[in-house]
Amino acid sequence: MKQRLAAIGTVETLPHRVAAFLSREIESGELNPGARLPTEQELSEKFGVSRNVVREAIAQLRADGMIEARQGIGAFVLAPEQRAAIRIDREALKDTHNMERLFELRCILEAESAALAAARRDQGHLDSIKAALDRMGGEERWEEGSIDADLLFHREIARATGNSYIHTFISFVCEQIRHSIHYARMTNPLHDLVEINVGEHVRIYEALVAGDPAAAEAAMRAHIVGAANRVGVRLPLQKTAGAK
Amino acid sequence: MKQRLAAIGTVETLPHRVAAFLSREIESGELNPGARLPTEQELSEKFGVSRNVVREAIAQLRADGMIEARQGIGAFVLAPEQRAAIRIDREALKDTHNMERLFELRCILEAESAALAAARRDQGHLDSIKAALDRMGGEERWEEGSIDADLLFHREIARATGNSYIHTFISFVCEQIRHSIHYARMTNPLHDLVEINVGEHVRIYEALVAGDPAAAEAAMRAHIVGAANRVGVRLPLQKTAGAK
DNA sequence: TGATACATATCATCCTACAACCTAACTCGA
DNA sequence: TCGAGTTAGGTTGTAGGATGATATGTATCA
Repeated sequence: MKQRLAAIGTVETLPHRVAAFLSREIESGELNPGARLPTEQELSEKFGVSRNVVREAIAQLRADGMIEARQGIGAFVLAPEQRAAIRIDREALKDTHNMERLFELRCILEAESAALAAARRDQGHLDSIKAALDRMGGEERWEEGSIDADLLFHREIARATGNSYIHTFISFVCEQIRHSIHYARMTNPLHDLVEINVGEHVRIYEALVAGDPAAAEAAMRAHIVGAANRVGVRLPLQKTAGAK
Repeated sequence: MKQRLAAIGTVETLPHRVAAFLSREIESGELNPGARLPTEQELSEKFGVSRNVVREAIAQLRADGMIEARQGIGAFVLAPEQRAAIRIDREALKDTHNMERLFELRCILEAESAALAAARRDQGHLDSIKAALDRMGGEERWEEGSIDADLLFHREIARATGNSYIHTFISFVCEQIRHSIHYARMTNPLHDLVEINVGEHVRIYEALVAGDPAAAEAAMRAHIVGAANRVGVRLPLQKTAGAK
C-alpha cells in the first residue's frame, strides 16, 4: 500500500527529467538517427545540473538502445529499430485514440493467448485462474481489490500458455492500461462507475476448463471489447464483427 | 555500417555489467519484490567500482521499474507487474526453447496484424511493402541486404495497421530475433545457408493487395512457421494445424 | 610525400564533499 | 513511566574536479 502511494507520488529526479527531455527530442524527430548529442558538459550547462546527472540520464537512454556513446567521440542517436526495450509513454495514453490502439494490441495478444491456454493449461493453472475469478466475484464495481483480481485473472491465463514472453508482454500491456485508467479516475470522478463484468470472465474460464481454444478466443475477444467499451473506448476490430 | 560494427562489438561498460548482475539477481528471485538492495557503498565495494558506476546501474534499473530508490532509506525491488519497460535477455535467446517461444509470440502478433493491415492499408502502404519485397527479390540466400529488406517488409506491414503500438511491438520482436540469428551465424558457420522464401512473402503481399484479411493472416502464419523452421525452430502452434 | 608524434576533444571512471531525507535512539520534562 | 522533541547516524541525491582511455586532427620531420 505504502509502495503504491510512493510509486504515484514519485519525485521526479533530475536524471529522470533530463532523460525524458532528450527522449522526447529523439521521439519527436528533432534529433534524427545518426545525429550527435551535445557533449556531457554542454548538456550539464544547458540544464544547469552536474555532469553526474547527465551521465545517469544518458545511461538510461543507452540501456534502452536509443543512443550509443563512443568514448572519445560523443553520443549518437540510434535508429528506432535498434531499441533494446519497449516503453510506453503514459502521457500519450491520456489521448483516447492511443488508448484505443493499445486496447487493440491487447485484444490481439490476449485472444490468441487464450486459445493457446485452453490447449495447454493443466489443473494448477485452472486453480490459479479460478482463485482470481473468485476474488472478483462479489464486487460488481471497480474497487481496488477487484481490479487487482481482474489483472491477476488475465496474467494467470497468460501464464497458462507456458510462454514466458507472452506472459511478460500481456502483463505489461495490461498494467499500462490499468495505470492509465487509475489515473483517469483520480482526476475525473466521472469514471468512478466503471464495472467489471463477471459474466464475461466466467465464460472465458469455462472455455478454458473445457479445453476449447476457439471458444476461449471468442470469449476473450468479446470480453476485451466489452472492457474497452466500459471505459469509453470503442474498438474498431474487424475480427469481432465479421470473421468466425 | 560502421554503426553496426560498433553496436556488435560494444564494450561492456561497468555500469552495464553491474546492472546486468542485479537484474539477474532480481529475475532469478534471489531478490524478491519488497527486498532492500545493499547500499550504494556496499555495492561499490562488492563490485570494486566507484559509487558513481553503481548509481548509473541503479538509474537504469529504476527507469525500467525494477527497483525504486527512496532518499534516506534505500533501494527496493518492485513487483514484476510494475515494470515500466519490456526487455528481452539476449543471452536467454541462445536457448532454442526460448527462441521457439519468441517465434510463437511473433506469430500471434504478426498474423492478426496482417489481417488488420489487409483491411486498412492504403496505396502508400502497398507501395512501401512492394518496395521492400523487390529489394529481397533477387537474393535467395540470407545476405545482409536481404535480411534488412525482410525486416522492412514486416515492419511496413505492421505500419499499415495504422497502430503505432503494434508497429513498435512487432519491430522490437523481429529485431531481437534478427540479432540472435545474426549472432548464431557469426559463431556457428553452419547457419550460413538459411534462406529467405520469397514465395511466402509474395503470397502475403497479394493478400494485402486483395484486401483479404483471412488470406493475409493465413499467409503470414504460414510464413512465420516456415521462417522458424528454416532457422531450426519448429513451432507447436495448434492454430496452424487445426483451426480455420 | 608520408609516417610518426603531439595536442585536443570526449567519454569512462574515480574521488570527495555536501544537501536532503529517513530512522531510531536518546534526552528530558511532566 | 510515558511521551514529545531533539539529536546522531545512515542513505540516497547532487555537485564538482581529477585522471585514464580512446578517437581525431594537426604539426613535425625524414
